Amino acid sequence: MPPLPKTAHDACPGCATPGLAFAPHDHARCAGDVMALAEAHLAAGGQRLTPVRRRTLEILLETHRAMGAYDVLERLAAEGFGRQPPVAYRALEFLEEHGLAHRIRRLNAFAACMHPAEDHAPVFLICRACHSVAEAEGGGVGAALTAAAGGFAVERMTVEALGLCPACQGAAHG
Amino acid sequence: MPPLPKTAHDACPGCATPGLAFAPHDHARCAGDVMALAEAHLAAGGQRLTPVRRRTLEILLETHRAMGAYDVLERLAAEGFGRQPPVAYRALEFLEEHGLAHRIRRLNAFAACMHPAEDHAPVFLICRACHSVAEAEGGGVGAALTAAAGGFAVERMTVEALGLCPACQGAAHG
DNA sequence: CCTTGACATGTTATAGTATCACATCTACTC
DNA sequence: GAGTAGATGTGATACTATAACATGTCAAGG
Repeated sequence: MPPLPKTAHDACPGCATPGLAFAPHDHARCAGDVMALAEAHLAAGGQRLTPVRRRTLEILLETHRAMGAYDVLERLAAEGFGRQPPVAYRALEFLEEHGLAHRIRRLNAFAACMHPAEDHAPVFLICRACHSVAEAEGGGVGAALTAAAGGFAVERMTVEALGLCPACQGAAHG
Repeated sequence: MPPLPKTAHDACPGCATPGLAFAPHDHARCAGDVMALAEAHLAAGGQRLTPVRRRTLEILLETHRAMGAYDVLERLAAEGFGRQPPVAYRALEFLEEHGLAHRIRRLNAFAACMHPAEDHAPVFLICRACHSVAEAEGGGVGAALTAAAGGFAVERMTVEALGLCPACQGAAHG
């Protein structure tokens, strides 16, 4: 795994929409926006963004890499929350159920949702070089999948692509 | 998990192509066909279908459910092969590398490939009721994914749908 | 023949991921 | 203030996967 980028800005190639994915931008701002959306979304549904849950989401939002549950747990424990696996798994599961985080199955890891409350069908783009994970809109993919499925009734889909993000394609040239 | 179907025929709703997926058919025959294809494919590539590998593929072919590595291992061990995890993982990895099996990430499990040697982009349809896993052609899905990915260079894709197969949709009515 | 090297198989040990079962706490309701 | 639902915490354990190394097999080249 390559060394972590030194600034939040460098660490954040993919907050934006598919077309703008991986473009540099102000990550603190994009994370803040997501937190605000998340809060509003939960309040509207009568759900509670408790301290562990909030902190878990904040931790996920710090990077565009996916984090393992145990990495999250380590952070939570260091900040005075419980230090047993269910603490992290429950928070992550809650966030996922409410569309605030996604599970990246290929990595056995979790990433914050960059478009909370949008009821989307996300696809994930995992860069095998810098390990960042971007979220793209998967409406078209979902349609193609439904078509390919024939009589099978699709309820949920997992779509993950492994490859190279634009920045790392460039780096590979040199 | 529902009880296992009583016959190979019942256990095999999805050997065929997407349109015919989940249609009843002679499973022993379809499994035999796949074995023959697999053997030819490996021979052509100068690879060896050793006893463990062959037996592993046969075990996967017995059912259209995905099997965990440890389930496979248990079977192998009972038949005189090694009883340590790497035995199963190595055979499964070999089969996957050569397109004879697929890893179903949502289930942390493996399924035999029903179209070996075809160089396809499969998508998987996982029935949440009967737990059978069918393989559909994902060419259209791949195209949609590439389009959604923008400048990201897709090298491999994982596409898995969770839902209800035709048979279980019918069963749910009653 | 027999050595060499590549590959396959086997082992022990351990790492990494996830859930169960149960106790406690908090906050709200009646 | 008793009852209740949900959230958090714990210890224990289950499940999934890989590392590291020893042995076995077999074909090619000397």
